[in-house]
Amino acid sequence: MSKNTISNSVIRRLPRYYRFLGELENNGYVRISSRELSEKMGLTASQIRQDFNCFGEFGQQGYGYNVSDLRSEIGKILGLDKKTPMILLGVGNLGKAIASHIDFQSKGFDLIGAFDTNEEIIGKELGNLTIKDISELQSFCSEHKPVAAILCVPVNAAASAASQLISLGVKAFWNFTHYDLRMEYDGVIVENVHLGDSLITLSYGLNSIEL
Amino acid sequence: MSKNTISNSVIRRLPRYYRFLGELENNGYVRISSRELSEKMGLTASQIRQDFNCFGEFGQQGYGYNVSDLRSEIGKILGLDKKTPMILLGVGNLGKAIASHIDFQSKGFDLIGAFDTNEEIIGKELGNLTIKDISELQSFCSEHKPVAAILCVPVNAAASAASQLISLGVKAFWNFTHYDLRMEYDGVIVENVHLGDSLITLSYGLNSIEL
DNA sequence: ATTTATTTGATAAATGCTTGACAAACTAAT
DNA sequence: ATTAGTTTGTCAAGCATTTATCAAATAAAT
Repeated sequence: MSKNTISNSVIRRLPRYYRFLGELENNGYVRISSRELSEKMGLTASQIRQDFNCFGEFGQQGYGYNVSDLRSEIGKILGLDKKTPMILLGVGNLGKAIASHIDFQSKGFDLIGAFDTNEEIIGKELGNLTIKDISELQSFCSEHKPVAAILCVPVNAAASAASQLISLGVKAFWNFTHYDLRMEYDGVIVENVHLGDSLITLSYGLNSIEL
Repeated sequence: MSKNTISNSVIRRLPRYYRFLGELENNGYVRISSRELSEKMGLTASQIRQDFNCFGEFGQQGYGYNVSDLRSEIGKILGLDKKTPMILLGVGNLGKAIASHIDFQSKGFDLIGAFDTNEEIIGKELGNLTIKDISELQSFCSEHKPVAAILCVPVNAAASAASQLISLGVKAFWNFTHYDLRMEYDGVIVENVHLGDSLITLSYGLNSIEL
């Protein structure tokens, strides 16, 4: 870690800043002030300045921020200049959709393998990959050393898949199962997606505007 | 709204409580203390008691909480006893995967329609639904009155799709496009999923354990 | 029935996050 | 060069959330 730790709330906002700055850049913006950005994003200018200051002084008084510099700086902080090798476990409906829908390259990853247990799909193509049998996982990992994994397996297979992958050197999980993968292992990080919880939150929202 | 408003942080934790209580119930638990639940979930017991108290007094001193009662109470708060009619816009890879992967009934919704512009898939089956042409949207809505919509359309179609749906009476959006749908209309609620942002957060995490 | 061990709900303390305010630094115009 | 207008970075105040503490209530055991 470079500076004194950055709070989680800030980190969760960074990808959104990165997205907005990208759009601004595409629309020909060269500079932007915290006030103008705050209006576009629906935040306070103060929060934006506070956030950007966690990483150093990117702005200039009386001028604002250079859009392109700021964006690439945030990109570096987020590790988007890397291409971390990643594999997919579970090529069902959801796994397939994730693999083809996400632009991994622009998010700091490189999808290098896909595994399943279902004989009917093993050997088939998925983008530029061939779906492999899970029995090949171990040898694949020792050869290609994936550091991250997408978990799209059934919920009862999640825990054992995760611990196997950890033993094979995987350090980061993007977890789509509704099993609550905990970061109880040291040096392993987890991003739980939990689509079901997200939909339930929407249900709550509907309930509270109707009452 | 029933009591004094419940904070957003609490609401985000409710679906997870609901999930854990469901598992406990399946495993035969009849009662549970805040301390035991805190150990299972990785929270503090204090937070759990504080959270549950937002809705009234469900626990009993010296005993704890009745698992089944507490779960169904949380379910009611989340609106899971309702079956809000919902439609899907955009039946690409992701839309298809969401529609077949999510158990809508147990999350307070009922998926009653799916629409796309792609002639090649219009008329095909999706679960127990037939994919319809987007031109049928208006008449479908006046007949079936969907209240919620899943947005899985391309990013440039998101804004106009949303405003059309609002004019047709849709009140809640589950947004998978990486367009930032804002709740700028009164009485309309949005749950943004932003898978890309989620993956980027994982990239940040990897970066910060390695440095 | 009494005692001991649990456990909640409530209150207060501690921590974390967001917003407001302003001096200092810069830009741009005259 | 001077002046007027902008805008940052910082510090402090204001909120919000989380955690610690403890009296009161109950359960279970003797």
